[in-house]
Amino acid sequence: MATIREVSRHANVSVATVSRVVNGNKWVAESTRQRVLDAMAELGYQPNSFARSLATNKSEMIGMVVGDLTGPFYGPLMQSAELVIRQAGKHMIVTAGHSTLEEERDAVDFLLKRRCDALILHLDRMPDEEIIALCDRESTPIILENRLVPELESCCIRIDNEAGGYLATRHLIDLGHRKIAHIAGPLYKADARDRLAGYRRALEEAGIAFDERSVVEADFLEPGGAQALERLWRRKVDFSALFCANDLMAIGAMKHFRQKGKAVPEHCSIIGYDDVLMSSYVEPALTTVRVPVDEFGIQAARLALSICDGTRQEVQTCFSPELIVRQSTTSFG
Amino acid sequence: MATIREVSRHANVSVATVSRVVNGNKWVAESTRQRVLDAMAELGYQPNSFARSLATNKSEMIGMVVGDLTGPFYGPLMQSAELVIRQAGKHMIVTAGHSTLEEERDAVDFLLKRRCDALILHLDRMPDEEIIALCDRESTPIILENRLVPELESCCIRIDNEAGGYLATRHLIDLGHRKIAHIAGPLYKADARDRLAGYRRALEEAGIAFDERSVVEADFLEPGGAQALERLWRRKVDFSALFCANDLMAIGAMKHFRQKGKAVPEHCSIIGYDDVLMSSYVEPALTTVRVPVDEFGIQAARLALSICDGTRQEVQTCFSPELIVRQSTTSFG
DNA sequence: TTGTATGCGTTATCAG
DNA sequence: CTGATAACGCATACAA
Repeated sequence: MATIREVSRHANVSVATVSRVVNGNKWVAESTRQRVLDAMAELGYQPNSFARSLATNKSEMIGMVVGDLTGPFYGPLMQSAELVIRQAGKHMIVTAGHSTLEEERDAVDFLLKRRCDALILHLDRMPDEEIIALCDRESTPIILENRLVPELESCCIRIDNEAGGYLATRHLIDLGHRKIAHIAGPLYKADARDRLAGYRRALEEAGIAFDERSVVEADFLEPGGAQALERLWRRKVDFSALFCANDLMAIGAMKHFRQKGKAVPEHCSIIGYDDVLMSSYVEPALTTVRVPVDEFGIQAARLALSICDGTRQEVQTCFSPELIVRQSTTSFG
Repeated sequence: MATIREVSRHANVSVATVSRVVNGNKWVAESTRQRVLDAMAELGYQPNSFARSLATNKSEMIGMVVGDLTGPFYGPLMQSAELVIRQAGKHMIVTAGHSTLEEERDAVDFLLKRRCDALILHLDRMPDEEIIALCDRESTPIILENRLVPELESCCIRIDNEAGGYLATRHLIDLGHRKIAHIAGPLYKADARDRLAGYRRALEEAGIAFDERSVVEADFLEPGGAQALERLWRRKVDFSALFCANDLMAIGAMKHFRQKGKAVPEHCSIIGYDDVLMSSYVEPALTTVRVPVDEFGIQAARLALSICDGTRQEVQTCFSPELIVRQSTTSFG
């Protein structure tokens, strides 16, 4: 692989000049520039990004950690973020935290060591204090995705999950339901806690007593939804509507209902959360709360980019969820 | 950010010694090692990966280009590949080609410039010759994912799509169907061509004449499936079974059938390809051909890794598809 | 077992 | 406009 020095010899100029044409510096005569360009082409010269980054202390890449490299949430998130990063002439480098503290640390470490110009982090397990310490310690700009750390509010791109939980529950209440159960996500995740809080607020506001027994914690996965439903039944709680903290669990619960010969929504209304692709395919199509995932990725990337180049332009940092009414919910009675 | 020199001063040793303990070289006294470790901890030392890579000419990372950062195929592919790469102590860096020649080139370029130790490429648009030239030109080991370039066979991890097309069509024939239409994928993709070839072979083998009019090319997307079906109808081709080159189009076609008041599989049997997650959720659940995506990612990563460290261990390079029979196909008549 | 010196490929700062 | 040359942070051959 040709180096800048070989090019310089080939073109009969100094390395400095070659560097100038590579970087589009205007202080170089057109004739020399052409000569250098030719030499570069002839030798198939590719600048070494390590050397460049070592010298400039910039990597031209934005790091991103997501929970998983797959799935209906993270996929579109990465996709949309990459689009705007690429448009800015930079590149994105993703790594997965797998909802494990250790892996999350490892992922962040990797990106930091790689000297990314900025980091977009979707962290499930890392506690607030650790994140704050991280931001204090490192000079790399950090964006927090889908999470609110009060001390770092201006770096947080998130959705109002409490409002989403409220919206979902309120929809059921508006349909006349009074006995509403909730399958929560894993409560170590802020999303899950916030949605639960929204559920409680809606109930209280409607003068319905909150009952601990009507809430069961599950894992955001489909089989978990069915199991959770089973637990509700075993507890003998009586409910005509069910708010699931995400679509996967809602689908799991719905399937379980039908397996037991009970119709949805006739026997029980079900509402999910996320509006993943599948939700419009299942039968009955799932009523749910839509999260603007694409916008999420776009804004996070914009924010990161703008911090990098100094122009800390304003971006929307808190998104509102939206109710998507389909066939899995119906009025009570 | 502390450098190796600061650490060396802090620990009263030379930079060489610090380098040794960082890299786990055994030729260093336990007491010195401890002193260095302490100094590192105290200064929060993080080796600069650029400098390291510049010196070693290795990046400890494997590059991967996929079509998209999202979706039921690429998601699991990235996921499984990352797992084994990470287990090997390296890291994966992904970039998307978006089925565009320009972006594919750009993606490969980026990874090459980043001096990845090896590349795993899923290229839709780049022609064989260009790939061959690439492999000749670059010294970086390259693995071709989901594609067979005859000249580079030993670097290709792929599935036998021809066999898959045959399997699907054969299933319909075994059910008694004789009039079988096919919605193909975009024929610039080898997958699509191979599946079509399998379809033809199955027909021929069963003594059924191949009819051009029964085949329509579409785009591997859901609306495309419906449109393609519409075209078949307009052509007035008569068929009792339909083989779609992927699940998305099959689902689109199925929905369209039902919209027009025709039942699946009673009126027409439909079989897809890929076995994406959604296929088991739609109604009727889709009969399809499963591609072992996870294995795909795993083996590609293994192959890449083994080439990097010289031990070019044997890995499975050609996978066989598997028929998954569900409710969307039934016997003729 | 430890230290010295050099090279890795660029960028950037000065002089010319 | 162009050329020397000193960083950049680390690995490594060679000395000690």
